[in-house]
Amino acid sequence: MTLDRPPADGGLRDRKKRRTRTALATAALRLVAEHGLDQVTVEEISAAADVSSRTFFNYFPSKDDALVGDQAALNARFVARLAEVPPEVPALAAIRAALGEVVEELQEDRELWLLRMDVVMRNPALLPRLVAAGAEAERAMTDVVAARVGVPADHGFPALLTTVTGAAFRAAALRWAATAGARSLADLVDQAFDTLAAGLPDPGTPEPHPSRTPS
Amino acid sequence: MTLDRPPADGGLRDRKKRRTRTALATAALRLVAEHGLDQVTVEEISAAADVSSRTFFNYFPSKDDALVGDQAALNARFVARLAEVPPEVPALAAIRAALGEVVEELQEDRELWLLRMDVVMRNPALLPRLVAAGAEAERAMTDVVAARVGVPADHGFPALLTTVTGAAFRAAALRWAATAGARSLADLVDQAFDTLAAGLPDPGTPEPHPSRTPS
DNA sequence: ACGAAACTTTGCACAGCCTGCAAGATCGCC
DNA sequence: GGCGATCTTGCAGGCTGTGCAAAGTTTCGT
Repeated sequence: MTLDRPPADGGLRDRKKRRTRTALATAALRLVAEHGLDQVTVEEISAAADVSSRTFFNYFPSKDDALVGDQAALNARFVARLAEVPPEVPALAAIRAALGEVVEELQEDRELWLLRMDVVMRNPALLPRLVAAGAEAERAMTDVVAARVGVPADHGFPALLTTVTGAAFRAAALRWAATAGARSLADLVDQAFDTLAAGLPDPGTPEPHPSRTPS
Repeated sequence: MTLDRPPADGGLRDRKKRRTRTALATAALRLVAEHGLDQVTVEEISAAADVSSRTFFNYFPSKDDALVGDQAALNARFVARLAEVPPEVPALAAIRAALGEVVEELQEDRELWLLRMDVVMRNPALLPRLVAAGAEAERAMTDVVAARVGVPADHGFPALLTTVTGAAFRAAALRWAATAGARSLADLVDQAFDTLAAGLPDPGTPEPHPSRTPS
């Protein structure tokens, strides 16, 4: 048994795989953006990427997965970042901080993610997939939060916090796409988390104790 | 043209339909609870309900829909309740109040919904479906909230509030099922909304201004 | 009670998604 | 060049979901 570790990046084989994967993903996004989710078959996507439809399923377990992207990897990195935030930081702020780094990654592939969010928005059947992709990672995240705040397992806070912040983040991302990236994703996420931290007050009702003028 | 309005409830035909629908739904839940989502086919569910598999699709557009129930109807009633809450009530409290009435409905079919939530929890692929079922109603809800708080369409608050409260409610419902209904759903929802209104502080950190000794 | 009209169930054909499996092509390394 | 590992592809097949038309059932008027 040779047990050679194949070069993870430099090899020709690896480059080909990477190219095929992005070709499939971008072809899927482009076609679905133009014709709609139901009007595009896996066969058409595969043809656009010059591979067989069987190969498509070697790269993505389902048609939807090619569209929503590798959420699992994003989530894993997010959880890793979250674990690095000092434990004194309250959980909500910690999540916000860890999310900031994820946001930067999305900004790097700005066009891709804008298109992706646009496609998700126009094909609501995909929105659930965004949740599903994060479902497993959400459990991991719940564990991290539970350990951080030190509550018993039957306490609902960790699960509530993770699912609510996840929803807030998705809302910000969709809004980002809705405005075609006019405002930065970081801004929108910040604003959403500010609202969350303030207890979701009606806008225009800044303070429950209006003794000071809001900033 | 006859234009007769068929009796919406009393007729034999209607009773049969109702029976078939619940037979399919309960058979689906029972079988999936026992064997898992992927191990149960539509044909098996239909056989258990003594109809053809083609008839199954006359009642439910997909296998999943038979399991998650008629979320759309629930949501519609919720939106109607929401519209009845006086406009002075802040949006978060208004949602909470409207949700209270929905919770009562779920309590009436307690066993059914506990089983349903249990199945969803054990088959995470269904969790997204809960969101999807509410997706359209969530837009309607967003509109109601926007009108209530009177913000421009490009403001993110209504969408944020609806998706976040939806997530909080689902979290409470799942927790309800996780504890087999030991605590009432109304209690769990109340607690989740209290936490939301408080800005999701860490438990054990009751006050943001620790000038007093924490309990 | 009879029959027409409306509705429901069912079988059939079919498209699309997705999964094993095995054969063939390609790449990495000696 | 040649061997082993990996990737691609075709094929067979099961399951989901839809359209269509035939057959069965309920409703309603006469």
